[in-house]
Amino acid sequence: MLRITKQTDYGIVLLTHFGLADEGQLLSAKELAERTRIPAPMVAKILKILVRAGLLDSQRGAAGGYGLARPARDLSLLEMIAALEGPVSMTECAEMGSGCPIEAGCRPRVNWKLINQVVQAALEGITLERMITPAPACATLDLGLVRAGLEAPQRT
Amino acid sequence: MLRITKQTDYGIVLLTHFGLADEGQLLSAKELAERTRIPAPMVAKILKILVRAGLLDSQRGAAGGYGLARPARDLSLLEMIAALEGPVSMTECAEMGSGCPIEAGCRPRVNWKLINQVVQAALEGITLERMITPAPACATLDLGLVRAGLEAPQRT
DNA sequence: CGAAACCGGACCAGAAAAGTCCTGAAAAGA
DNA sequence: TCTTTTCAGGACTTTTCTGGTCCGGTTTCG
Ligand code: SF4
Ligand code: SF4
Repeated sequence: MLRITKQTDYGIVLLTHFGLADEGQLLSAKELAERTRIPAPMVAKILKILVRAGLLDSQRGAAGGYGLARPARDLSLLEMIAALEGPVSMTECAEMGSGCPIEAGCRPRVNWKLINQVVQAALEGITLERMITPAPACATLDLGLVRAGLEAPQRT
Repeated sequence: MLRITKQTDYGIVLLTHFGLADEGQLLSAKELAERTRIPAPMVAKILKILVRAGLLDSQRGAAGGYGLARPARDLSLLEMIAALEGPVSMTECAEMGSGCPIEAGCRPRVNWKLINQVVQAALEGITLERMITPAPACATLDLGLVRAGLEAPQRT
């Protein structure tokens, strides 16, 4: 679990197709639906969300379609997810002035904020551009270093 | 979004109380419910899950209760979340032989597996023991290093 | 025995998520 | 101009999951 929604998942798949296409080329909803096999109405819905979030530009009318608002290397996974399903935060307290009924006597609360930062940093470090590459650029990402960053404070 | 469920959240809060208590001391469901202000039936439900997952031991009968099955330093956040809401995986494909209707022509698929590993590594690095400390031990965790681990492959 | 506690699972109401559909408005081209 | 394409904006339905409750049964202690 801890899943992204299907909508988000689809949205990211769609975005990769823009990254793959020639820069500036417009892709229509119908076209995307055919390529990705995602149900057409869903594609339309998601693209609209992406436009409103500012990740895509749209051009209406015949021969219209959608295109990336920014180059693929400037688009982080964190932004994509945030656009498609709201800001990333693992607990409801970490985000806003809570509303959590417990809150008092909740020890982990303070730490959740930190954990969120780690997750967000991880997602922010992945760009659409890297998402497009089959794997190697991503495959070598240094898990050891990531772990070291987490364990550092315990060492000294 | 990308939230853990409330059940998971509560479960972790409960676990912290065990970490705080004297080692070997048994806490009853009722007692926990009072301390945490979590609805009692919920507490009971969650504790049962935790026992079945092997994170807690239980002792029935009068004067019975629950206790940690392992020391707090050997219990990672990853395990807690997995126990409470299933294995951590951000996409449905990353985990098992999918069932995802798209799959073909899905570029990001291969990369999601890596991203999952990063998230898992991050969650695995946080122990219940650290979760209990008010903040400082966690507050200094090296975000810079985490980012470095992610960006490493792009540098060389 | 009887009270205290866990065990197992059924159950429900409400909230999201997934997916569909319809009416309109712009743009391009015949 | 008029038609076609394609996006914009919602409303809507269906399905699934969550949060939360409840109960009958079993173990253990006093
Ligand atoms: S205050 Fe504690 S219980 Fe409430 S949402 Fe935050 S971490 Fe969870
Ligand atoms: S195969 Fe692609 S679309 Fe399907 S779950 Fe995996 S990432 Fe998402």
